[in-house]
Amino acid sequence: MSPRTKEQYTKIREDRKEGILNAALELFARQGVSHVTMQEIALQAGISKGLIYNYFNSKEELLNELIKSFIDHLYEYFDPDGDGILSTEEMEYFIEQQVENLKNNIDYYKFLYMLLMQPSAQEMMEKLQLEVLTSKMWKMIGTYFLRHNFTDPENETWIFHTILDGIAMNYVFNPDKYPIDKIKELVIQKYCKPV
Amino acid sequence: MSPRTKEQYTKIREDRKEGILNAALELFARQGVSHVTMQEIALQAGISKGLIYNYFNSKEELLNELIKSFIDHLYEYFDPDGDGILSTEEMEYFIEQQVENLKNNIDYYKFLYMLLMQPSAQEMMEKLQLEVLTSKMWKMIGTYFLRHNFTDPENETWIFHTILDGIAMNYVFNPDKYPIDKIKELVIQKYCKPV
Amino acid sequence: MSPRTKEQYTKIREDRKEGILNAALELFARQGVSHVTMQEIALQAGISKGLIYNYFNSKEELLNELIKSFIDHLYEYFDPDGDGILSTEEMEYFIEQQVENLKNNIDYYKFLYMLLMQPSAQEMMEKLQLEVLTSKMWKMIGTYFLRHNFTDPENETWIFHTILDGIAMNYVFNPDKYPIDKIKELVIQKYCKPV
Amino acid sequence: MSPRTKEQYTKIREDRKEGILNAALELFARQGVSHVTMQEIALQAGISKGLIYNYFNSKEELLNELIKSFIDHLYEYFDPDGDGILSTEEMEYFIEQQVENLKNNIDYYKFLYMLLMQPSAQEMMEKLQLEVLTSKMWKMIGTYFLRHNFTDPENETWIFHTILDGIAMNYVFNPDKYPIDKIKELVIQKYCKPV
DNA sequence: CATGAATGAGTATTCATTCAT
DNA sequence: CATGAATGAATACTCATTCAT
Repeated sequence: MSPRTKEQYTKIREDRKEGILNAALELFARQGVSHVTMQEIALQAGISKGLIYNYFNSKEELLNELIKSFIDHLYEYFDPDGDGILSTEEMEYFIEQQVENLKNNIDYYKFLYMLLMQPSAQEMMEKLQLEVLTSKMWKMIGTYFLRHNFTDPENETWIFHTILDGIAMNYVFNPDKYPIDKIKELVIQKYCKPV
Repeated sequence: MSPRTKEQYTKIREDRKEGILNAALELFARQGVSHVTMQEIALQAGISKGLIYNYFNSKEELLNELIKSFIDHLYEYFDPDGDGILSTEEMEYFIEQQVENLKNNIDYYKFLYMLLMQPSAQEMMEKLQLEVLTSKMWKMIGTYFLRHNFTDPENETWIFHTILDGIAMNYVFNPDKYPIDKIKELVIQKYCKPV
Repeated sequence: MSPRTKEQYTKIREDRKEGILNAALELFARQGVSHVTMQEIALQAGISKGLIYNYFNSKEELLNELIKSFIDHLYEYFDPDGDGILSTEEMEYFIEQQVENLKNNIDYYKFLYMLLMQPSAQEMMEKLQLEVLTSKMWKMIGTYFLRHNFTDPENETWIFHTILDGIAMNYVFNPDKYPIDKIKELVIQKYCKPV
Repeated sequence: MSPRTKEQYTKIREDRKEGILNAALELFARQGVSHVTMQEIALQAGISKGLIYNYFNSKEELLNELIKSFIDHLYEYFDPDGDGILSTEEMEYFIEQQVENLKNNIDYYKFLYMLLMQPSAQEMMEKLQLEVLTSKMWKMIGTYFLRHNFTDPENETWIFHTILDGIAMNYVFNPDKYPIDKIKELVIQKYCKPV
């Protein structure tokens, strides 16, 4: 009966949705959410304005799904072998990956930090259970510091976070001057090459 | 006819302007610039919509002056005696002040970080010569690290920045859980209480 | 290739059309024409949006055919033996039928009255030659009043209409409280049980 | 302080609101609510589109207030001396007024009947306490029939309503042919000139 | 014949800005 | 100097209709 199979339609829908999300992400990151029109997103995605609404009920929903998908990507950079235990090499790899990720996706990080600053977004992040990711990461890093005989592992975890966020902030705001690779080396030195 | 001197008028104008800026700052910080209407700012400031335009030519100009005034405030927390040389006590005082300032003005920092993330704002910050502040601060801190025999003073300056920004980020995003005072102690320990 | 005869195809087409009309009628009556989307009609009819356009060129044409078909139904309740002469029993039956029809199709009457109120619909009704029905009915009822010695048969016809429409209005607007059966009895008394 | 007095502003606001309501009423009645754009209403009222939103939050609110104001007008045609008792002359005057009102405001009645047919509007009418008006009217008319020795006063009240609504329906739908004045005479004869 | 993705004209609504008073 | 009514460009969103498959 159907001129296209269900699979074909599903494929089309997924591709389109992906395309719209990508277009929106790029524009949101560069211009800020409220300065981007649905028209522009459609143009960037190569479709018509109206079609966006076949996939997202509103600009807000589009934003929400975008954040959700972005967080999903974050998961990929963490806990490579899934055993919940970080080896020294994995820790080094993690730090390297964080920095690489940052360097490759500077606009996306800008976008995410922008959102994190907004009260409304904060509530949403909580709903999206960002804690699940962070708390898991938390324990693993705490365990790492414990196993490697750091004094005061809990505070060290906070410091580790502080440094990573500080790196992101500085690099995002000042990518040309900030010596990210040098700083990365120092961080790896501090946390993975104990004397 | 006029019972007021020119000075009084100037005073009134400045107070009004200050009131409008305060109103705008509070609302921008809580809701994000584009979600705040001129009407709301007028309401918050206790004046009429139209009057704002006697003091600022546009919403954008209001935003610019707000950032400018905010940066002016930042200067106050830095270099108390103006000699360009930081003593150990002044360094400790500076760190303490930074943290206090952050704790007392959490919404304002949110606002500033939000702005820093936006490309357009970045250009504007450059015009506002934020570098004047930072470069001065830069040298002083670099000198501080040099005088106190830190290895690699230049990188240490970057690390110092990284840590301060990381603290701000973490505290702004997670004020309840982040152990800001403990971290502050550790930072002071690291930079002001050399063993 | 084709296992179906032309007649079967015609039958299928008519059934589909009927289904679409029924779906549309129900939705139009409950929600008002302009609040019903083609999508909803398709859903209610259990088919796809696009298929509707194989049977009707536009929403407006669908509406027109709906009205036309609805009027056709009205004919069925009138002039059972087709001789153009109403007996007392036929008049009573007619009144009974009108009331039953109203009770069974309250939403449809709402819909029709809604349409009658709209200037555009009025023009269309004229095109649809509703007068053919009404004028025929007119004469028959006029003749009825004449043959049964009512004073001023012409005005009585208008009054008869007035009462029937008034019953419909009241019942449609207030089905729970309006004593339609009692009123019906009184009307039958007045027009079919002369003293 | 104020360049216009509070009274002046109030006056302006009331006049404008009235003007918008009038414009909307005329257009709604002629074209049906959903076929009238806010732009058209503004044009008809001689103002800009945006200004309507200084007075009404949405098209729906405009519609609600319109109905509310229309119902208020209905009150004016009823119970002239407010004693709750209808004399024969007042009953005759009431019938005359109803018919005159109908003749002078045919489009408005169309509009009101259209709305009454819509389920959503019905709920709203209930909120607007149309019953207050009708129930009061109800009792007065019931009392009238009781005092004038009509058999079965309660049913007579329903019949009276039925006839009035029937007149409105017929006249609204067929103003040129419907002999409203003759029918009016017959109604007055029936209810006010007992033999 | 049947599907639903795709289009785009049309519409309600917002809000920075102007200006008569 | 101060007010808030007024404007209109900008924008999110809807939905009848088309059409490739």
